[in-house]
Amino acid sequence: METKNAVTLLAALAQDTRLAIYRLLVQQGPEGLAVGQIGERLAVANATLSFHLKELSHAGLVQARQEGRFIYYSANYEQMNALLGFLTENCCRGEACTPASSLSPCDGTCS
Amino acid sequence: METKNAVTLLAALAQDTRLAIYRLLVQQGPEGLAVGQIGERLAVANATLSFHLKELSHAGLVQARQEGRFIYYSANYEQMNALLGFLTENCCRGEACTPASSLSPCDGTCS
DNA sequence: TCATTATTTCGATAAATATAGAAACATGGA
DNA sequence: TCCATGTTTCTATATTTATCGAAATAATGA
Repeated sequence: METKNAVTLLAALAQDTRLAIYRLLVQQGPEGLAVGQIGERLAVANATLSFHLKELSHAGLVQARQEGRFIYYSANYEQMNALLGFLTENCCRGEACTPASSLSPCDGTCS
Repeated sequence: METKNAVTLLAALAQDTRLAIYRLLVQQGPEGLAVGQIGERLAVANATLSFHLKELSHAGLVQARQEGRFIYYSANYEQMNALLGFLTENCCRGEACTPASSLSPCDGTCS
């Protein structure tokens, strides 16, 4: 990951509404939620929600998938892992640092 | 960690200069670097650097320690761990998710 | 096709942020 | 005490960002 990329990604999360959206999607697992459902749960206006989803999507933190007339958004776990790796890169010049962690989605059995 | 806190923390990192400062300090380990040294390495003006260090410090991502007439800044690893935990909280409703990682400073033997 | 529902774009406004030169403020040594 | 060095605050400016109402754009089912 490059610096520019990491900044985009961090900026995407550094905002109340977007952080709430992302965390909600992380909790939902791979299935995700439709835009309308997200807006309902978080009480965010249509235009505002669309704006923020675009930001998150552009950063690669979430992905969209069409299903009927609904668009489902879900968290992209790999992107978060890449960020964690970048932030802890060369920690203490590589000496005695606990390796960075990994976040993976559930195995698909979760509802 | 609370949402407001996490946003502050992410916003602190979501900026070219500050991300560079933080990563530099992570790589330096607990010893850290003096303000002047940071400014030299990253080619940042005094006022700008001071502004950014204040932001990082306020977010708790770095800490300062006076030594002679120098002020050394170093990374606060615990704060980063708290953030990682927050971001991955209740992932997939707790089902089958890899637990969040941990980042720890070197054991003190690194120069 | 037409009506309905879901989502995005447009336009405009208010607020926050990054930047740096210059001045002010510490701190330690002579 | 006075000087030199290191760091922060002040002031001002240009840029970016969040927000939402209203209109526009898809996509589906009848």
